[in-house]
Amino acid sequence: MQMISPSREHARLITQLSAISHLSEHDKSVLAGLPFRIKTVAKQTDIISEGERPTESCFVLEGLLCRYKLLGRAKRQILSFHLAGDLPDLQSLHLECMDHSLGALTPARIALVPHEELRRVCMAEPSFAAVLARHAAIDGSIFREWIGNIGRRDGLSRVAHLFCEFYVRMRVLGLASDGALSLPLTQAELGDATGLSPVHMNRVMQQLRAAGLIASRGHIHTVRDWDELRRVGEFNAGYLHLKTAPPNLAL
Amino acid sequence: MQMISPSREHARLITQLSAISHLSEHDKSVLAGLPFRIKTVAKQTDIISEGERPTESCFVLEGLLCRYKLLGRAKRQILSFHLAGDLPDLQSLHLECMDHSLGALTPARIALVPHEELRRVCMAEPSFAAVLARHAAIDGSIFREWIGNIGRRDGLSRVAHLFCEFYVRMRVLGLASDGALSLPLTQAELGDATGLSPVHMNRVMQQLRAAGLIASRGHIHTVRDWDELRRVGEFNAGYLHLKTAPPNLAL
DNA sequence: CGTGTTATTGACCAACATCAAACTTAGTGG
DNA sequence: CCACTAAGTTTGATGTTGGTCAATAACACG
Repeated sequence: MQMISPSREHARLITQLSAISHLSEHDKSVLAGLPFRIKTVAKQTDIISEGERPTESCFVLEGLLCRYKLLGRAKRQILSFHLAGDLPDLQSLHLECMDHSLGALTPARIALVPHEELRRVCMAEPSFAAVLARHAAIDGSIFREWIGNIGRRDGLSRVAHLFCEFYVRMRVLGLASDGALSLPLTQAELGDATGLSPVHMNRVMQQLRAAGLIASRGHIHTVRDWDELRRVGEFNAGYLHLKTAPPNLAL
Repeated sequence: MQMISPSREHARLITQLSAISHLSEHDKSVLAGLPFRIKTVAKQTDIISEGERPTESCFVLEGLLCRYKLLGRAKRQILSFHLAGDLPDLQSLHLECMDHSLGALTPARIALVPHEELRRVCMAEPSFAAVLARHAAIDGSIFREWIGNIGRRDGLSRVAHLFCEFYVRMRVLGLASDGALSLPLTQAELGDATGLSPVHMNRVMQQLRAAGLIASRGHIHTVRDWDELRRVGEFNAGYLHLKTAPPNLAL
């Protein structure tokens, strides 16, 4: 357990939260004082599983995580993806029991902050609580967008929309230079996120490639025609509630 | 604008929040001090629309509300339903711009509380902020459940699940004596919530009736076989994070 | 008693799931 | 460096679910 030093990890947390909220100097020093422990997580393993009662929340330093639910007989639904800088289980601070699982899709490095400590700081520093509340609110907004995406769009649009979301979120993080996204996801996993079977997911990917919207080599996917991808996915980035748009990108 | 009196409306708010959080006497007196104004809303009208920047949040006193998004060419997705006692747009306290709309499906009576005031109280009373945060976290949990429901279940299960959710939530409110739910929703609206076309929604309802799970007379739907409905909808109430289960109900 | 909304039905078609097999790729150990 | 293997992708064939269109029946309301 490390203490007060404004470590590289703290700096990362501060940068990330700055992207969605205005942080005062005081807020920053509060953040810099949060204790945490670092954990590395192997690919395809759970950080927390449905039904558990975690006592820490997780901050993603590296890797790709997802939240998911297992439904009857081998059906999986991925609920969200989480990149470096995310706080994927803030809700566990307020809900005793996990209603879903959080797992690493790639090898990952995370920082774990005790709930006890977060609660103490929220009580002592209401403006810190407000920053977390805004983060949680955006989390909710993304869920709403996914409900609409899965409920009312066909496969092609759904997948286009998902790639748009990845593109914008990764650009904000500086992880999408020249439209190239490194997404170490199998097509089956992309299907679990969009509610499509692996086979159909494959066919949709082929459509996207044939239409010149996306090019894929291995797990590097390149956005070839942003405007058209956006149109097909009916994508509007408003729901991400970004404070600042990524440079050179029509949203 | 009414002031401090612990009015009937305040009492309602306190009762409702007690169902999900433990409230101290102090919390209750803080709640009782919130100013609000009452508004009646006609059937099928918006309380707030996507893109707007509300300055108040809404507490439902009477009626049935829903949050929804309009997607390209006349596609609508309902994101959540809200009964008396709900706070359906808490997120607007933290997100300037509405990413969805909030509308009344039936004539409704709501109380509007200024954001300014909520923010002031959250800053002054962190334990109040925590109660709201828990409410928002449950809101998010229900969205996650819907993503799984719409993404990975067929029509019959989806609709069964939705009725299970209504049943449990309304029972908690005492609105479901002997399994009868008053849901003044058209089948098209139920379809908008489950991602089904009106025609298919109709056929699913007929299946549910034929299987003896639900009986419908007008807008009164009666749960006829709870265990089987629950099984078909793969329903587990954990995601509602209720403090106390409704009486005589296997969840 | 008309008029508009909602529920229901049938016919037909598109989207997507499932199954099974072949093919490609990346990784592993000799 | 080359088999060998396991995982992931791709393909074809086939069946199911659910969407669309259009018409009819049942209601609700003034």
